[in-house]
Amino acid sequence: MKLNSVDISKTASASSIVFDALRKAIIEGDVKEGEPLRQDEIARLFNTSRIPVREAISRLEEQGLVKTQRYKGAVVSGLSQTEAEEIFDFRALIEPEVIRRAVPLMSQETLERARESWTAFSTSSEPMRWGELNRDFHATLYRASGLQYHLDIIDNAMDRVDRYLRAQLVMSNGMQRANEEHIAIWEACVNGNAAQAADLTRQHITGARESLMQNINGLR
Amino acid sequence: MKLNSVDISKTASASSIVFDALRKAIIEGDVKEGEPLRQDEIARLFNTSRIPVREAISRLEEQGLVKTQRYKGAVVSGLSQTEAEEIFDFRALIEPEVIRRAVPLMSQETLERARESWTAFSTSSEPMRWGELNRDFHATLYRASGLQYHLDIIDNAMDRVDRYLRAQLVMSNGMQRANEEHIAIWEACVNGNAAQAADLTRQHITGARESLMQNINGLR
DNA sequence: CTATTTCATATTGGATCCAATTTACAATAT
DNA sequence: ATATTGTAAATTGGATCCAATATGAAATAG
Repeated sequence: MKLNSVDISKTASASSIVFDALRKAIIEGDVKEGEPLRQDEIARLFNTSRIPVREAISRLEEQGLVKTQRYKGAVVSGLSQTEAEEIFDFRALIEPEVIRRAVPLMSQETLERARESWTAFSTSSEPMRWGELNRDFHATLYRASGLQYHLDIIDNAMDRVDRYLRAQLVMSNGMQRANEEHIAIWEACVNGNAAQAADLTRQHITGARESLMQNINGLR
Repeated sequence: MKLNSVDISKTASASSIVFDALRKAIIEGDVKEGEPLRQDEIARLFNTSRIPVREAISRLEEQGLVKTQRYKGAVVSGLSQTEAEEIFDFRALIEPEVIRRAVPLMSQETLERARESWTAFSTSSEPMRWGELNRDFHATLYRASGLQYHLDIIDNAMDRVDRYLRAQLVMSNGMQRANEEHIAIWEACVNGNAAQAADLTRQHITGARESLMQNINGLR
């Protein structure tokens, strides 16, 4: 039998919709650290009962994005300076290795998409989108490695520091500097120079770390 | 006012009890990969409703220990050989760095506890406990680093490969070899030789990886 | 007899209800 | 006025119920 099949994309579960929305709101800083997540309020916002909301909160807690106390509910977790530094250390350890392994596997299409990402990043005038475009650029290159577990872990690390990173991008010349570094990383990838791409990525991350640590007091 | 206060340790929530129990059962291999987790059955086992069970399953999924399909429920996730290799690669990258930073911070008490761990490991005749004692040993040393985020990530990586690692320990001379390597790592720590401890840890992990890859077909 | 369809059963997703606990605030005593 | 106590409201944790979907077996057509 031949038939134009339509992807009857099963609507996502309420729980996953709420999870995605809350995660996005947290990493973008729309709900501030320390702010409580009221189950009833969220349930009303999404026209659901509290059950899917609680499942979403359980998942957020497992991701470290919220902390819950019994009978007191969940609050958005923040990072101490020490904790933020630790996550940057972690990223500086793992991301260079991932891009090093990704470079020999990058297709023309990957490089083209990455170029579009840094172009969009460098020309965007909406600070609200910088964080997203920045992540797109790196994720596109990393994805070529095929290392799904590493990619997931990097996503989690990014989720936790994203708020602070975004604040960093709009301050001083963070945006311009990030842009120049993106181009350098991209060129190393185009040239197939894995070691250099790894080294530039490491510098990109430790540089962000240093500049964040200098300004962190002003951010909180 | 003086009074002998008793810590009225609030009993943990049903959801967290179920989560801990399921996690333990999965990493110890008591529920095999591919096996479905029936909400009703689990709820009966713990004398609760399905609500806490579902929250526990949500968290397990976020940890990557189960996979769920809508209206079909959750099954214990397994690892392909490629995925297992990737996780060992990850561990070989991060654990040496953690122990390297931990060595200068190790107290006498830490070293003593680690010695007790490898002693217990080497003298235990219960294969069912080897996996636990092995983790104890490494966790004790890593914990001295104070790098909580790294420790959490390592725990997750261990959770995913624990089943296969345990199977590995009982095969061939995996147990004896692990034991010798533990002693060597421990001695490097006692001597304050961070670089050597890191290098031995890396070899310990890549060695386990190699031997697991040779036997993986027999394990599945 | 085999393949397809129908329909009852099992299972999960979500809503509503009740219990346990915390929180906010008024009432009271010092 | 301040601190303490008592109480009602708010909030979360959990149980029960209903809806949506999947599964498997019986019925039926070829």
